[in-house]
Amino acid sequence: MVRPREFELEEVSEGLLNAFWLRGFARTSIPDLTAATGLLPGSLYAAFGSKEDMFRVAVERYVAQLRAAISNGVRGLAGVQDVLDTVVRLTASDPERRGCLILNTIPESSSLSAPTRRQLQSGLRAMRRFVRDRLREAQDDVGTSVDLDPLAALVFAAAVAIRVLGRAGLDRRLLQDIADGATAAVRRALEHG
Amino acid sequence: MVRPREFELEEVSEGLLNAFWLRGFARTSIPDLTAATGLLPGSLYAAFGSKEDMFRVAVERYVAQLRAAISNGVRGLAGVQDVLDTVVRLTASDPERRGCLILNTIPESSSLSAPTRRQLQSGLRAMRRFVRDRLREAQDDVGTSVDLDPLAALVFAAAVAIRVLGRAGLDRRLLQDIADGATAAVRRALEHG
DNA sequence: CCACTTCTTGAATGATCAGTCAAGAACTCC
DNA sequence: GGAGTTCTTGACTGATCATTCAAGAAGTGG
Repeated sequence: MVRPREFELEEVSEGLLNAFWLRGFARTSIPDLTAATGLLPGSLYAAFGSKEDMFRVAVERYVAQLRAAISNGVRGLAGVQDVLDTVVRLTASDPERRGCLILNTIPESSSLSAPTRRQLQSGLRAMRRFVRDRLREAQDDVGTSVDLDPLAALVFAAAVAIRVLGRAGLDRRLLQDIADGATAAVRRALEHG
Repeated sequence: MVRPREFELEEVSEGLLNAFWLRGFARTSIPDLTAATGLLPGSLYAAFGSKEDMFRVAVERYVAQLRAAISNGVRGLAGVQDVLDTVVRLTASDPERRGCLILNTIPESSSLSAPTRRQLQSGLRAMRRFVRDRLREAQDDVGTSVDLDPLAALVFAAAVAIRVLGRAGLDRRLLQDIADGATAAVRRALEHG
């Protein structure tokens, strides 16, 4: 190598994430990305290839950050409650109410390439798996045996709705009601078979 | 009036709805709208004013159609179940998986005008009110007294998630699990105080 | 300090966008 | 059937888009 890059990939990725998270894929222009990263178009394309490649870098970073934010090791029913409370806190404390990058992208995913769509699906699956793991632990703790599918689906749905309605700007109170309602539903289902 | 319009407003509105529902506001171009309505740009602008005005016409039509589809007069807990089952059916039976026009628009609503955003918020409120009314009836039927806020929030969240995840292309099985989980949660909450 | 490779620069390109408008067509009223 | 008004037509405008690329800048190895 003869001339090193003048930028840090971490910082540039963070800039890409911030830009795409705020405006979505299509409405984020290359000038937006140059402003967010400090790089000019030529450098961006040399480093990443295409706008969609830049978007995938942002999604990868988003997923890693989200995973870190909700993985705090709390098990079982308390883990379910903690995940939903964390989602509420993350969603409502964002002054720009950006919601979830993955869920925000779903409506425009039909114009994205297959690899990008797969990446988004993969992110959704990871979130589902995470919820299901906490629920399985909760069931093991209690010892009862109920069909976990509707419960896992319900908790996952609560997390999705909190993110989507948070982006819509609805009151934190409603978001917390969703989390509380789902937590109480899980508790009752596990207690009363 | 000296020369009547050559088109039916109903048909044109339906065309606008189909186009915007499929691609969203920003990604639907005027050529898309001319193809969907059979009108040329000049006629569209003469009739509606701007692209965003055309979008509001589509949203108005969407809300009216959705209201008609879920308002079948079933009361109480059975009404809750019926609403969610209907949402699952509407979502999963659409071969193009267009989801909900209002929810799809939330991520790009920051680039829309205040009247359009108000219209979207109004649509969300109407859906919440509908769910809450069914729940209040269910509570009256059973006679128990629990805090309805978390329950109403949970059912609303289920409907939202079914629509969003349906657009994401997830299996009908998961969507039905969400509906079943929410219905069972309401039943248990009303039965076991 | 020179040769060489890579990175950065930013203007240029071709496509597409929302929206406009002048001209012609069509209908009603007199 | 003629006058007058409204509707339709589709090319046009200016802006913006993602992407490219030739030229210059910067660092490394000898």
